Amino acid sequence: MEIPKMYEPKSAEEKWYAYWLEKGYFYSKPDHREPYTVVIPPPNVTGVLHMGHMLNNTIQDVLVRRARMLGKNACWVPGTDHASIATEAKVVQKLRKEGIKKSDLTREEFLKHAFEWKDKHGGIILEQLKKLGCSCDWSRTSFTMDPEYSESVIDVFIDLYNKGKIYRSVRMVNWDPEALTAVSDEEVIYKEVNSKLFHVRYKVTGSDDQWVIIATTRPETILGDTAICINPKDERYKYLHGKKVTVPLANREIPIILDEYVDMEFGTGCLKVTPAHDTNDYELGKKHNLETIDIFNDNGTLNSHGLHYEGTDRFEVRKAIEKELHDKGYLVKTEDHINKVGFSERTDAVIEPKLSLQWFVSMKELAQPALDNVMNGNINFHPDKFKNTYRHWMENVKDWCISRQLWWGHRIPAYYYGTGDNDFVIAKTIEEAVRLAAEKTGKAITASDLRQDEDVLDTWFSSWLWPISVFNGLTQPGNEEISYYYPTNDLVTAPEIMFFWVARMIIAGYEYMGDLPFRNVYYTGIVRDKLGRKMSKSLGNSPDPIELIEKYGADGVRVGILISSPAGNDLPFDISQCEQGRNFANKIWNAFRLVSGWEVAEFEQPEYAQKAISWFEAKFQQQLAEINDHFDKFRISDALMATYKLIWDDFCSWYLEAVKPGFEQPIDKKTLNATIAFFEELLKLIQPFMPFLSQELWHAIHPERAEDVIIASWPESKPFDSELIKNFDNAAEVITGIRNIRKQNNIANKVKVEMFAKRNNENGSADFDTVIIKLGNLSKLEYIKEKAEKANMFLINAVEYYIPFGDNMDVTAELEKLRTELDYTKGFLNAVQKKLLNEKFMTGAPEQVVVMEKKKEADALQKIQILEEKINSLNN
RNA sequence: GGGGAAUUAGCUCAGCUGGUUUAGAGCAUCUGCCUUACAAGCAGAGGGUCGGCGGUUCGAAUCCGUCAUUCCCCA
Repeated sequence: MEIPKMYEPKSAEEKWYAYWLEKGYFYSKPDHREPYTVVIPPPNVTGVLHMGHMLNNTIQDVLVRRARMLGKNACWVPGTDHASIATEAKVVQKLRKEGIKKSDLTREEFLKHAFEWKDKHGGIILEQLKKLGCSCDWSRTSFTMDPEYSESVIDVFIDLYNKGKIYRSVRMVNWDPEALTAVSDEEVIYKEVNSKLFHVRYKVTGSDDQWVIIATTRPETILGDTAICINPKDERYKYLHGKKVTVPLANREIPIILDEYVDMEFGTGCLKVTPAHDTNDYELGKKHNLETIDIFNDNGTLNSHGLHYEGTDRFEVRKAIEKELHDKGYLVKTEDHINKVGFSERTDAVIEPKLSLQWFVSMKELAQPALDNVMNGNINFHPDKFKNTYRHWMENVKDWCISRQLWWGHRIPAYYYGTGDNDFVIAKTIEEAVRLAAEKTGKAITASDLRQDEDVLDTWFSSWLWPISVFNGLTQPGNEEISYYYPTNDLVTAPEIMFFWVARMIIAGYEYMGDLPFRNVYYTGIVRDKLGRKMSKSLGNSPDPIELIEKYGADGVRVGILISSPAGNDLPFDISQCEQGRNFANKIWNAFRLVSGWEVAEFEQPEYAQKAISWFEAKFQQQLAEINDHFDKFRISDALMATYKLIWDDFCSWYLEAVKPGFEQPIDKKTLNATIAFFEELLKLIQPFMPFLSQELWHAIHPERAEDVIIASWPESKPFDSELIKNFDNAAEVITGIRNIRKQNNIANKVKVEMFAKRNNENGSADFDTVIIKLGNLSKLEYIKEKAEKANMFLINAVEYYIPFGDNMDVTAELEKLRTELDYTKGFLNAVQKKLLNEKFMTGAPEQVVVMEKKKEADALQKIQILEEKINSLNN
């Protein structure tokens, strides 16, 4: 059968993925083997695959596939999270297109729509992961709003409340006026924007014409001002101490307070204080017992405190109030100013700091074990440097606002029976709430007297339970699965969610399992484009992963994305890397074409083949040790590169060329078998990176074989002869020397040449001479005692190699080459001798180092002598 | 403003606790080859005063200081 010249990934991918599923290779259940567990960082249920997911999931698949071959019970749990804000926004948008307003729906009706949307459009991303070849156990696909998962979220809320770790409080939160919800600090993106600094004057009470000028970027908040603050050290304003001023337009009198918080350099050095609308001002307000005037409605329009601006949007008001202040003589000047403004990650609305009653988790105590166990190395971060960032955050951890003013999510199990701040009970069911409320109040209470909290929990309040709840570890404590799979092994994720998610999973792990959730956290970098910009949908600079797969094959893309992706460093992605991956796949494919085309005949194994086999055995072992070491240290791209070079350079360029029979010549059986065995071992090594190609070739080698490469045993490490490798390297240098001389003198590769060698010490090994003869295409290799005349020379490890030249040798070029080498060697000798003449070196350096330097000197001297002799002979 | 990390070939990175060469790899570049597995290939070559300056040391890409630049996190 004719094998095509190019590897065609598409058909292989469809065929083999379906085959793996059918064989149940990804399926895991607890057994006697050691478990290897990975939980996927659940992508947003609304999400589609982007380059970041590609990187992240390729790494996970590589780890999982290798673990499977190492004989572990590999379990990779896939799933999605419900992404409150993003999903609700999507559903609201979809309904709006259909002419339905959210406000016209009941909560139940809305959720029905949302679940319909989720069933129809959610989880596209999981299907896309299959195209990439991900070996997830799909029977375990989890969703953070699955019934049992949801139960565990509510249980945890109740438990933490009962432990006093959850409280309700008025706090300054990041308010998204578009989504009408609080968002977490982590969901606010600060961007630099061009704005204006407005200088506004406030009249000092009791003066005729004395004014205080403040500078603000938000003049509309003047209506909420409750103080002016100056630095007590500020000499310019000493005369204001104890005075009051009148707020323009509002005509309210407010005090001038003193606080060192004020930066004397910024603006005018006078700060207007609006405790309801600025986090820092809020703190000042608390400290100085200021009044708090909230001037905004939830949707960002002004309320009755906004006077005649009531009902107008905050940005409209900013324009209008500028004019009014100007017209009434309060606006002194405006200047251009660049400041950072927070935007909602989800809706891109400008975040409004807002005081509101929210639910919080008190973090300090919960965080302690999570901090300790990362710092002491029970949980390892790769790369290690992220421990610093982690510690900094955990030591300054703030309480976690977990309520969101949305419907899509886990509804807070708080039931209110009155209007007071404390008139509620926390219960899993309405029945229990009735009972608890009756107990608490001492009154008869029925279900209709109770009103459940309208808000849902932050999505991260469910995903922090992910490594536990995907195994129902909270609802069925101690069940077989959680006991077997937990703690999980490795988590692969992006550093940007270290606090959102990783830290909180660790907290939940210690709080609820009394143990770490995973042993290793591998942080991937950000995928960037050529210009260094983060790849994102909004910039449109990201290639479509599925198109990439179609173009280069899943294996090609996997290799392309991993080949230059060191842990924790950003990945500057370029299509050319996928090309490299595709080319690599093709290289392996063609190596197979070569081997599969060999005819076997009965004859004695040639010596060169036997030597090459013994070398490659050693080389394979040497590289296997290195590859294993890279994997153990989570240096995935190094492991790939080492595998790549082993296959391309060592196996294809050296080994196959060495054993390859002449054109249309047969091969002996021993060599063929050894070669196929090597090929299979290499397919095993590449399987985690290129699962489709390796399966295809593995199958092609032995179509009838029952065991597939995906579950084959990872190659066994054995001791190897490093002397053999050294001698081969030496032979390879000789071959390169021959090729160089051919090239310099335009001697075609197919023309046989003869070569003479003169040894000058005992170093040379003749182990691979037969390989040299074959790959150098020599008619003979003869050892001689004297220098050869009329010959090109090269020098390797003090062995002189001579290839006699015909009449047309370029003596000048040969001399040039020899002189360059001589100069280099002399320079080198000089550096070595400088050390040896340094008395302090001779006395200070360890003996081993001195011995080594002396050997370098001797070698260099000998080399110089040989080169000089040769130059002289050519000159004559 | 506070904290952290980084700076090695055109690009992306190795280089572990200072001493095997006058610093390596992949890609890219250049040269020569359609050599009978592969031009998505083969065989070669060039390219870096290891960000600057100072210090410690017999010896520094490697340790210390300082400056510069970049990035990240927090405010």
